Amino acid sequence: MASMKDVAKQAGVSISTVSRYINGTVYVEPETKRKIEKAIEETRFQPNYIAQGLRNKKTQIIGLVVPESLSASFTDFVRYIALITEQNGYELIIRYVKDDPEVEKAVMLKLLRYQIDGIIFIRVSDKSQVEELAKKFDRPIVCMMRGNINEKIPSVVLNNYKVGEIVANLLVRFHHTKIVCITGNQNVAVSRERLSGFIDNLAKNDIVLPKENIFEGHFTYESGIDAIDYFISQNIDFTAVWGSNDLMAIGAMNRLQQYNLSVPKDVSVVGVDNTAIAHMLNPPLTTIAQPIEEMCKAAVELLLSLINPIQGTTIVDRIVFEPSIVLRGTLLPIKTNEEMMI
Amino acid sequence: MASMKDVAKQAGVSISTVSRYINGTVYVEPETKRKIEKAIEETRFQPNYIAQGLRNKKTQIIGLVVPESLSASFTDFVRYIALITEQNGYELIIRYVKDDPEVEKAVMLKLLRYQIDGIIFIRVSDKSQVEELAKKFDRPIVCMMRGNINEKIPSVVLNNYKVGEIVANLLVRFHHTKIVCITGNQNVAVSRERLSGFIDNLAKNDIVLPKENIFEGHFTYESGIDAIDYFISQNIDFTAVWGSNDLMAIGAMNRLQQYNLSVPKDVSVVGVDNTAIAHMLNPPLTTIAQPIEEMCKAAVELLLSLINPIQGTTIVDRIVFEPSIVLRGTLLPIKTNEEMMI
DNA sequence: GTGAAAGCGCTAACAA
DNA sequence: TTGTTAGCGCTTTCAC
Repeated sequence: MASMKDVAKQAGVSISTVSRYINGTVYVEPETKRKIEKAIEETRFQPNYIAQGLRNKKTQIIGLVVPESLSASFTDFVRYIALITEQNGYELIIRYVKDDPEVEKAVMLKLLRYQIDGIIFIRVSDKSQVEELAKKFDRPIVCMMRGNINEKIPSVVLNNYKVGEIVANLLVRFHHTKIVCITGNQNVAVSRERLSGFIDNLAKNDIVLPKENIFEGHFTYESGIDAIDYFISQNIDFTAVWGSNDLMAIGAMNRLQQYNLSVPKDVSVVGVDNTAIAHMLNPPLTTIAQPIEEMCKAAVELLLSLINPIQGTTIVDRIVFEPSIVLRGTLLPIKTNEEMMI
Repeated sequence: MASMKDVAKQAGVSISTVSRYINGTVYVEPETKRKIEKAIEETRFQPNYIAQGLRNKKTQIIGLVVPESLSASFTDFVRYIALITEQNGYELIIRYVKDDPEVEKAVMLKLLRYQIDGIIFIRVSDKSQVEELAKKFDRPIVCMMRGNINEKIPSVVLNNYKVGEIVANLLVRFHHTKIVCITGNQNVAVSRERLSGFIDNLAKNDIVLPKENIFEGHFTYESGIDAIDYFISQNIDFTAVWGSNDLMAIGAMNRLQQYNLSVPKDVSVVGVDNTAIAHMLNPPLTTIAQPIEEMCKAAVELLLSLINPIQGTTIVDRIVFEPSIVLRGTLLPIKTNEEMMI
């Protein structure tokens, strides 16, 4: 690998002139320019980012920390973030971590030693103390997917309350009244917000969701299965299941079919996430989508704007995205009495 | 961020002594040791990897280049590689790239500027000229998933011929004779190898696979759908479909059901990959699994052994892993005449 | 407009 | 065993 020294020698100029030419910091004579260009060509010189990083204290690298357990839901996030990072001329160091504040802290410290310019955290757990971490870390941090707990940290999030609201209104519009719900861990703000949105908006339509109709799962396929087993064992009568992520909805759907209940004829199913699998199911899953690409773009750009602040710009530090509905085959309206008459 | 200088001052020793203590290169007096330890504690010193990298020309970072198009199949690979990389004390820079040799070259050059210690390429396309790239790149490269084309490059691969062989023998054992097959792009060695293994081993059992019974897809869900449309439009009679990846098999499965053909009663379906989705389908998909975690481990360790060669060790540079079968609900034996009599 | 020189944080050869 | 020094490749004052 040729260095600036080589280029300088080849071009018969000083190293600093080469540097200035490369960075366009000051005007260089056209002749010198030409000589340097030629020398760069000949030596196939490429600036060394590590040396630049040491000098500038900016490495053009950002870190992405993803919870190991939820990797299935976040694959698209990883890809988009990688793509957008790259489009902005940065590289991305990725880390999958356990849901453990100590581990998170260790990872941050390690990444700090690489002098990375900032970190995107994908976090749902309430446990991680991102705000506290951010204080120790003297570089920008952006948090994604985090529920609205009392932390002041630049964030990109989904309107999780709205998720529940949309599903509730949808089921109401389709005349469902006997409803069960599979939530995620209630010690996680995201889950709580989704559930409140759901309960509140059912209530607005005079539907009360009994405690027994709520099953607390762990966002896994197996939770969906367990939930149905539970509802059936409790002799709960229902025509609609909402799983607060796709995985649980899919588990539920398959279990229902094993009980010889048809989806959607006997029971409608709705998920959340619009994972790649959702449309491949039979019937394809009705679900709530989040604008993943836009969210990733927002997160990367937010982070970069924190890394390279532009004068006179005020930075919004909590960007909320709205969920949208994806109607597919697992949802059917309940026939009302009137319709039944026809 | 405290530097060695700070530690040295605090401890009243020279910078090099601190360095030597940190790296354990030579013996240091217990007293000095203690002073340094205390100073490190107080300053919260952490060695700067960028400075070390500049000096040592090793950054403790490796790169992972993944084809953008196939991201769905490779999510597990990314996660395992990240995990294993981390266990070995390295960081991982990830890049998703288009299937285009020019882009690949550009990415390599860019990563080279970061002085990364090596690259793992996940490549299936024949187009990418990894061997040529490796020559320009003066650091180790390990290639994964690549078909056996005439390139000398350290690789970790699946025995793709064996994949076809296993499926062929399985179908034969289950008395299927009317078989159709959805292959991946035939300009890709991986696809060709899988297909040869399949055809050869059917032939060994006196089953010829007519050209019309082979549909060339692109490893996508849609290809599976198209394939079934094609077979049906051609009035081809079949009791088993092999899709050379899960996505295509799933597409086929769903399309069959839309034609009111039952899987597996009317038609058996077999995939390849054992993706996370496979067991969530109804019925769950019979498929061929590759030992992903082991393969990732092998790839990372192979790369690291190239980065840090150990004297007297010879490095195997093509590691082949064997596929295995995952029997699930989409495969049923054909009743033989004898059995029909009973 | 360009060059010389110092320094980012670290390691390693050379002395002592 | 420890300190001094040079240098990895780059940027940026400070002269001229």
